[in-house]
Amino acid sequence: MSDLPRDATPGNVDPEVINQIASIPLFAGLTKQSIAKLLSNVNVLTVPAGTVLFSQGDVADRFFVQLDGQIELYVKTVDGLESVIDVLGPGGTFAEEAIFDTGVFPVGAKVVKETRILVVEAQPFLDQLSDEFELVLAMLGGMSRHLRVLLHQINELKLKSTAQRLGGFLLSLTESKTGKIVVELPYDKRLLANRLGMKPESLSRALAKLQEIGVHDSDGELTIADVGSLRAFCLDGQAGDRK
Amino acid sequence: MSDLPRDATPGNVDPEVINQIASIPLFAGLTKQSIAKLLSNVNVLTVPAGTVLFSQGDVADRFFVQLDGQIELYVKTVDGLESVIDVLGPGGTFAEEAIFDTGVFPVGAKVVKETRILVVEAQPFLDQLSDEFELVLAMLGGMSRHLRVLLHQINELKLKSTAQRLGGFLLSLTESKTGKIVVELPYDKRLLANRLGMKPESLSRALAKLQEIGVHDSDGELTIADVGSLRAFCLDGQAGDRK
DNA sequence: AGGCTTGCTTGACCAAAGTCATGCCGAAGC
DNA sequence: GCTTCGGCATGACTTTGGTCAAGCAAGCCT
Repeated sequence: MSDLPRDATPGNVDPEVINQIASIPLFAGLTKQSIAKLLSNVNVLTVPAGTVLFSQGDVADRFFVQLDGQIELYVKTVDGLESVIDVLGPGGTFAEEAIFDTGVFPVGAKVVKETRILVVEAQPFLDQLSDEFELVLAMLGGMSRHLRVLLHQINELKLKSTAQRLGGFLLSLTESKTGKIVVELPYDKRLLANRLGMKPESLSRALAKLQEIGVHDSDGELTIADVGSLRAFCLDGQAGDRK
Repeated sequence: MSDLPRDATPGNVDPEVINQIASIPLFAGLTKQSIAKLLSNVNVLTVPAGTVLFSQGDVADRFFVQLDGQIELYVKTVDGLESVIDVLGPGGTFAEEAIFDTGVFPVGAKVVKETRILVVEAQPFLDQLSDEFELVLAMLGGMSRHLRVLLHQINELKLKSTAQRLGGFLLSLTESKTGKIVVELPYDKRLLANRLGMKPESLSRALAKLQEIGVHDSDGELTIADVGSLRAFCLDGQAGDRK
């Protein structure tokens, strides 16, 4: 785990990266000095697709901030299956909560597309935390947001059909509340299916079902004829033959 | 929501209650002074079964610490169905994260059995937070634990059968890793079914299926012949006729 | 006591999603 | 060029769990 290559020595970070960091929610409220101080405990790494950053159960003596690329969070079952909890994009953090609790990562993380990450060592970070109340609030806020996301996922799983879950996911890709839009699937369908708690075959069929409500797929480019009616379909208590 | 009856005036709390508070994880690391200071912003209420403490979407300008009784956290769907996220016992907190993020409760809370609760006003609490680093860490730890619980729930829903989810729940009621035990269902079966993401009928059938592995029910008192084999059944990738 | 309601179980049936097998298409390799 | 392989779709079939309806025992209210 610690044998990852190193791009930069601590405290000597590309100024472009500093700007990027300042725009990440977790560090948004901090002064330039605080960020600079933080960065003295930080490495920037570039990690190729396929790398396992950490596995479920590893000791969590650090956490990660994602600068670009794509990272998959998953849980392994006894018989080797993976359940994808989330797929992260730039600005994401996840395993940060482990350092406050068990000290063990509750999920694994694997790089899907090549990614640059910030590695933050837990101990110096915690030491600094007491001086930076803004940072504390940001962390609490971030975890709070994570909680809401998981809550949402539980509900989707408990009371929506495959097609509705897929629809909900598509809606999460756009700001528009109405009208016709085109969205692009951010990752491949097998990964998406797992993230949504279904088999790839079921994803295919869910997609087919959504065609009736005006969702058309051409190779990962989805055209949604009317966001409003997709929204209605997804909120509907049941799947949608009658109503 | 604010028309709940009041048991005690702020800053004038039963010493027995103070002891109870000190033993709650959230406040575990604090000095007596800190707790005393905290309590000046706090009310103790006794709330009868059926009361809705707050609803999904209410403004979160306070949070709650549960002293005894039983509280149900749920999400309402558009068509009025409730999905039970969790059922809390003494020492529980939940909605506390809302005050760090959206300022809006992400779930509703309803009293199942009469309950005494501590009502903590958000603003004074936040003001005090910056002085109490221990308290901050406790909150971060608590949220971290919540995250793990939800994570676990997502996985159960995604990859386990009804019988396995029920089995997992039973196992969570005991410390024993092996041998024969008796556990009591902490709440009624309808609520439990919802909490586990299934219908009451399915819970009945799941229970029937568990009989084959030595789980016997007499009116909420469950006898588990061998914890080990139940554990094995629940971890098994699939439900359990073969393999 | 009689007649409710409430909580739970059971059975028959049905719909949703998983499983298994097949086939297609486009990209990569020789 | 042909071949292979990975990603995806489709079809036939099975399994799981939801739906609907009935029934039962326990507790309640007059």
